[in-house]
Amino acid sequence: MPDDSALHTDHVDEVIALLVTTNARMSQHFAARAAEFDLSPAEGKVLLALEPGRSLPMRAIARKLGYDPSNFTGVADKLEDRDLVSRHPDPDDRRVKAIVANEHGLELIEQLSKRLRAGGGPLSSLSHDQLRGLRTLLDQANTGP
Amino acid sequence: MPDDSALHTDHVDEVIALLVTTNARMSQHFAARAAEFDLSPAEGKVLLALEPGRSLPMRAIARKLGYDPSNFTGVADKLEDRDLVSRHPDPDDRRVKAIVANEHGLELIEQLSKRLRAGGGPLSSLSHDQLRGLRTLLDQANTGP
DNA sequence: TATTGTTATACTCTATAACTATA
DNA sequence: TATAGTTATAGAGTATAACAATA
Repeated sequence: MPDDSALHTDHVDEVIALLVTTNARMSQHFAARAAEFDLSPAEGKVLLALEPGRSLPMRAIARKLGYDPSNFTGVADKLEDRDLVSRHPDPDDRRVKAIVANEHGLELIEQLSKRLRAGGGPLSSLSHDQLRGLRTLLDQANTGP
Repeated sequence: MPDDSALHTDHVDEVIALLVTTNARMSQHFAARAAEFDLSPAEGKVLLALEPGRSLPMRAIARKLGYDPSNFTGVADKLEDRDLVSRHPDPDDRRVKAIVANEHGLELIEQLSKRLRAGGGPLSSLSHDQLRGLRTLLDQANTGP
C-alpha cells in the first residue's frame, strides 16, 4: 500500500509528468510506424491488442484502449474491410462479437511489432534489465483497482 | 546499450502494449480531474509543464507535449483569458514568447496536482519505492535520443 | 428491463498552409 | 532567407443519443 510522505507526493507528481511526455513521444513513434502500413493509430492499437490466438469481445477491446464503443465499430469495419480481422458472434451470447485476427492480420501484427521495436521510440535507451523492470511496474499499475 | 536477444524483443513488445493501456487509463483519470477545474486535457497538461518558477518558450512546451504550435496558440489563449498564465516576450529574441504561470495559475496547478495524486489513476497501486523506480526508468526513457 | 453493437450526428481535437514580425 | 507565433480552415478523432437484436 502506498505511503503518504512528502517524498511520495513528489514522486507521484513527477511520474505523472513523465508519463505525459513519455506518452507524447510514444504516440508520435507509434503513429509514424502505423502509418507505414496505412493504419491509423487506433487501428494499430487494436491490432496489437490481438495477440496470436487471443480473441476479445469488441467491448473489452474498446474498454482496454479507452475508446467509446460507438466509434470502435468504424475501426473494426476498416480492419475487416482490409481482411485483417473478422467478427465472430459468441455462441453463448449472440449480442457480443469477438474480434479475431486472421492469417493476414497476424502477419501484419508481426511486421508492425518489428517496426515498433526497431528503435526511435522512448524505449530505445533502456537496457534489457530496465525493460524487464518497467514491464513489471506497468503490469502492476494496470492490474490494480 | 540494449541487447538484441529474443527475450529483449518480448519485453519491448510487452512494454509497448502496457504503455498503450497505461496511457488509456491515465488519460481518462487526467481528463476527469482536469474537467473538475473546467480545463481541457491539453490545458491541464500545459499547466503541469509549468512547474513553479519555470517558464518555457511556447514552442518548447508544444514540442514536449507533442502538440502542433498552431493549435497550441488557442490553448495558451484560453489559459491567458482565465488569468492563469501570461506571455512574456524574450528580450533577446522578441519572436519567442515564454509562458509563465501567475499566482492564480500556480495555485490551480497545486490543486490539480493534489487531485491527480488523490488516487483512481494507474499509479494508485504502486508503493513509494516502486514509484521511485518508475520515475528513474521513465526519466531515462525521456532523456534518451 | 438491461446490454451489445450499430448508426447518425455534432463536437472537439489536430494538422496544413498562408501570414506577421522579428532575426 | 529562416524562424516563432498566429490565423483560418479542413480533416480526423471522439462522444452523445437513438435504435435493433439479444438476454
